[in-house]
Amino acid sequence: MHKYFTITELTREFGVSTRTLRFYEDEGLIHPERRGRTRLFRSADRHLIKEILRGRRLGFTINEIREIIEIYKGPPGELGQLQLMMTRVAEKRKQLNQKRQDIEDTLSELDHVDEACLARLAELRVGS
Amino acid sequence: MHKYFTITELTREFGVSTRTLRFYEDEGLIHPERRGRTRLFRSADRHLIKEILRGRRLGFTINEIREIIEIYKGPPGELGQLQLMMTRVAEKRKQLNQKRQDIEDTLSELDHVDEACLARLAELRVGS
DNA sequence: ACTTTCTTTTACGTAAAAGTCAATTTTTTG
DNA sequence: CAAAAAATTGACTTTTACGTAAAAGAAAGT
Repeated sequence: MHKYFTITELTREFGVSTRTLRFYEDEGLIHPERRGRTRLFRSADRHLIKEILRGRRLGFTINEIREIIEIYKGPPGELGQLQLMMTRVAEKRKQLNQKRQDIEDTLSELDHVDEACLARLAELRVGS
Repeated sequence: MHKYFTITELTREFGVSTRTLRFYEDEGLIHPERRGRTRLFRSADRHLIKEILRGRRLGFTINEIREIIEIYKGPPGELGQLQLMMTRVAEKRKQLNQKRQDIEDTLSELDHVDEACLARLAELRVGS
């Protein structure tokens, strides 16, 4: 079960360029193996890419995405580190809740716009 | 009720710089009045700024924000324009729903991390 | 073996979204 | 009304997140 992905497979799957994936590697977000000079991506990398792109869609910067990814790497052993991590999780949660609220607000304004459009359409049909 | 806001009042309220607000004006997103050269913001501008920042938090580009703002400007009269607008609303809604899904996914991963942290904490308390 | 197609590295380029600085107004306040 | 504080404009700089091009090594089909 050691399926490898080539870089172009992944670029096609996710609709990003090779440059982008290499950039993420330079940034230390993913760590594909090498056979000679060629990169070999495993499903762990593939999953990381998914998470990176998710963060990107949400408007997180690379550094913020890095933070989130590091959080995912699982809880550390030491107490202080654990507490620090839980603080960070709380912070991210707060940001995400803010974004969620922003989305709800925007969606509800779009609803109003939609209603106004429908009303105007109805007017047009009756014939103004 | 013609309350005007000065630029610094607004920068303080929203935590942005004057440069930022001028930038938004240059981009045609807001249109403060002028008394001489000084900008006078009305509550309509203030509200627009809120929406701009909301879009910014969601990772929309200035152009995307501009699109959203233009949508808010109310339905046009002509049929073709109306249909175009409703298409655009549908697109934005789709983007927002994607973002919402991304948020849910991320939040639930953070939940797992949190649980793992708590579990580890419990272990530590028992004494490993 | 040859051509085509991938891939890599290196390096420079760029667009978006402001930040920063400097030189003037303009406004406010003592 | 003079001095200080705030605002404006314009130019230049910065950061982020890649794009693009060149040159060359590797793989794979014919």
